Amino acid sequence: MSTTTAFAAKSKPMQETYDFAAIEAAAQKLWSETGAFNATEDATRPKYFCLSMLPYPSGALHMGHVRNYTIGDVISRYQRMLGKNVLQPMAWDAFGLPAENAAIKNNTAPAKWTYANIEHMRTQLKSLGYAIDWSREFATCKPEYYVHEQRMFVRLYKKGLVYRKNSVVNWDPVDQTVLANEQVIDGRGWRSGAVVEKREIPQWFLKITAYADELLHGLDNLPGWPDSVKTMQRNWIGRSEGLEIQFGVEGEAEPLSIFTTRPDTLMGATYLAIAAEHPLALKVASTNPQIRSFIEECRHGGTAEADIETQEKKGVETGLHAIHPISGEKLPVWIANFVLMGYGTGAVMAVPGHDQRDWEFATKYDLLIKMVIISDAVRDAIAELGIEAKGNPDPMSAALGESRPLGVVEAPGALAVVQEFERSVIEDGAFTEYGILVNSGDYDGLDYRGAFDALATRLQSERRGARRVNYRLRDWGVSRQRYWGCPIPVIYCAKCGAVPVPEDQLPVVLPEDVKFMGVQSPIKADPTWRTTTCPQCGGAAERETDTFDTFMESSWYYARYTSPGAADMVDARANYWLPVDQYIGGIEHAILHLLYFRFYHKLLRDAGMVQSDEPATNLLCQGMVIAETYYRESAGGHHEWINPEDVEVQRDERARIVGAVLKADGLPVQIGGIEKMAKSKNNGVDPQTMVAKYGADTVRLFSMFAAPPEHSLEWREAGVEGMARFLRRLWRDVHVHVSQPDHPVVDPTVLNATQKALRRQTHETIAKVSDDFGRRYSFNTAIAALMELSNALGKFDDMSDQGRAVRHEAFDAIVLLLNPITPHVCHTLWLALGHRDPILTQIWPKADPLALTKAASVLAVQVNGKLRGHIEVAVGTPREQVENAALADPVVAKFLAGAAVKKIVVVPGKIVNIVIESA
RNA sequence: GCCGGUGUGGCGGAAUUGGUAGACGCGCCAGACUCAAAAUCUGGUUACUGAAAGGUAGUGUGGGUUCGAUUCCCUCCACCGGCACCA
Repeated sequence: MSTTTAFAAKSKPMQETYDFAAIEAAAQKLWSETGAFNATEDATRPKYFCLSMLPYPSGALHMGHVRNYTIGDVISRYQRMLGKNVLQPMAWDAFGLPAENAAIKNNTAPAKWTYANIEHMRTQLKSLGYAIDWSREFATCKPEYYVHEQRMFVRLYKKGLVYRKNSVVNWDPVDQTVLANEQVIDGRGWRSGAVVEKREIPQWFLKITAYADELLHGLDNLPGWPDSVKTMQRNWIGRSEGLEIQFGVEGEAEPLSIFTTRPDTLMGATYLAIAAEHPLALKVASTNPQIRSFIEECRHGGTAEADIETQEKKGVETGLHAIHPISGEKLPVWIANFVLMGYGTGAVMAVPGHDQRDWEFATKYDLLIKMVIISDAVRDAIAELGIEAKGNPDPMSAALGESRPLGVVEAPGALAVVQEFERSVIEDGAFTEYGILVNSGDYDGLDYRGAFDALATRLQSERRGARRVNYRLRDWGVSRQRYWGCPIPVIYCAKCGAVPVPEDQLPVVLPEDVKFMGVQSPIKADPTWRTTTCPQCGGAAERETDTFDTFMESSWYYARYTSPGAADMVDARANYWLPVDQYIGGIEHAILHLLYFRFYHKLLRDAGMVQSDEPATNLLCQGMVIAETYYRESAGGHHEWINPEDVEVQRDERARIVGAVLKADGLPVQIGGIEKMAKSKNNGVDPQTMVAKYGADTVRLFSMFAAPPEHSLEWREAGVEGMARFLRRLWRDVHVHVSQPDHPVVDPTVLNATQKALRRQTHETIAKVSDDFGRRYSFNTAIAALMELSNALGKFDDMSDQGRAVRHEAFDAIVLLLNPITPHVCHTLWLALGHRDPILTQIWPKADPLALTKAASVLAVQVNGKLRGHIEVAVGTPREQVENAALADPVVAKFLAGAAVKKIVVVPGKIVNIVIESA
């Protein structure tokens, strides 16, 4: 900051009006021609890798993109001013379904459509003036990119982290493809919205479950990630500890394995339930048509039935009986629709007394319900009955049965509590909390942990059970039956089976010049592409025609940015840039993308390509962009949505919105509420239109000002106009200032009180904005502080030499502090303020501690916590004098009249609270 | 149902470690400029009360801790997001 050099003569006179279009074009041209944002590795400087989630080239930029990339750009430019070596790259997540849909609709090849979109969107991004290193740009649909992905897949196959299995998958009948569990929302495809069906298809899987524990525990070492994302990932991984217990089955050689997290309820098991797809169920079905039809029903109903939300618990008895491993009792084995083959062992022990689901099933089919856990309150009641829970062979039957010991008579209320508890477990629903074991033989009186350990030890020694950890997380199915994706590098040979394509034959290139016939994938329809020879035996073979899930491309793109042109996925440069210092993207990726992203980084680490354990140290999830919706109801009752731009709102005297009319005809429209910008509600606002109308700086400023980054952002054009006003005013004020004669440097020793006050505010603003940018990510309050300083400047009419010097310092500060948000106008204003070097090379200003010092401060004076007045005292005034000054204040004195002062609390620099006896 | 989050003027939001609630912006009202409008500028804008000074109430609800609570604790309500037969 130039507090020490005199205001230099202007080299070029400043334009009087703020011509954003010319200013932005000139600045962007300069940055582009000088390669200002191209990053190179530099071991002497601290690096900063600022990454925003890459866009899908859908055709045009939307406001969500603008918000995301503006946040990233503000952080990047701020870090650059701190002297960091900043990398902010951009790429295109170019594979995906919409390209195929567009191809079918418009009869163009997906590649052509995609490349055209990329061209258009790149131009749009550039018009926003982002400080991006475009030299590192790439599209994920290019063989130069996906060859590495194919090579990685082959290597993982050799490592045993890839496998193929026949599995029931979610089939989207509209998009004609398999969906991951994560892509099914409420039983419907996440893109098409079609009801998902179950199908069995051979699929390739990545063993993400091998990393489940590390993915879970790694979350503990990510203090820079939001808790909400970490919680969601923890739930998704879903670790649960329990026991796997083997039950012998009468007439069967193989025991039946079940998994439970509540072994303490083992003695309350009254039946076993197995999944419809369980091998034992299939075996029984082969001789029993009734069971076969039930299994058939379960398979068919599947997700479609779940969608109807009946979800009624249904089952059928197998006729088999299992032997309880402790009591030796015979328990019936049922097939139940609520047991999932994909989790645990596909079989459960049912404890209807202490599991609500088992209880509902037992109630429906009239199965036995046993109570084996009691609450603490009931335990206390038993104690009152005079029965020791511990050591008594059967305290409950003693409590409830005929042979009551002494003491019962004295505690009839306690007996009622115990009896009521058992009744409620059987009749009202299961007691599912942890408690104390009863009716459990040797285990009576133990708590959950005690019973867990005792049973684990016993069953383990008898080889009828073992401790086991289960995860909800499933392996990642990466096969998609689509054309526009990275071909899975596998060859099927009649003799050798599935053979991965040898590395030297990669890439398996996806043909781009194709014709679409319906939804069928062109490579599936093309026998010449499919036909090849087996890399092992040289015989006739066919290629895999499935392609990868597009999450494969987005799982490692961040790493590729660090090593453009590297022969392998990445090279040594990766360890300079990684991990990412700041990742920014939508919360909708909290589970899917962000989990694969972390998983892939661990795969890269274990392949020796990177050294860190996690891909990104800090994560910021920005909120949605929302807008008001308006509609008219047409004759058929359909809603015809009207774009907010075409609507004018009407207000009453108190500025409350009372209605809205269409600008075109002046007739009323319905207000539909504020919703996420979407085509379906016609409430989207086109960023391009906004940039053309107001300029990129105004659009950027509004999107940073209207809400904190993680909140949703309501797009209102009136608000945008407010931001345009602010920039115009700033421009005008600077123009007025630089039109005045030159002035000397600020001399802090000669400033009068008003000059000192303005200078203090300048430096307070520097301190606040630095904290808001660097620590709090609170850009909206930073902008508010800059507006306050700017408003103060408008009221500061001191035309003296030192007055103009202090004003100049304030303008310098505003322009520097605003630069990360509105870089074009700041670039121009900086030069207008007489600086020779462009603002791009400037270092972030530091608050001068001397300027921040105050001679006196205003204290609020409260009486019993209520504000009654203010006093001004010199800094460092002794406490006693502050108290006296407060007591002497006339307004305060009025409230003290006649009352005795009990206590005076003094918080230096802030407040004095006089506590009096309240009447 | 479970997990997480949020609740402040007409609206978006601010109050950072328990210390002056409503910064900043929008909208609205009044005034200036103008033949007029727009733009721009100036002032006002939580509610009730009062001519004003001021007073009283007030941060979803009810309670608690404290000299002092938007902030901490408990209860309930509403909304948002995630998970949802996970044994």
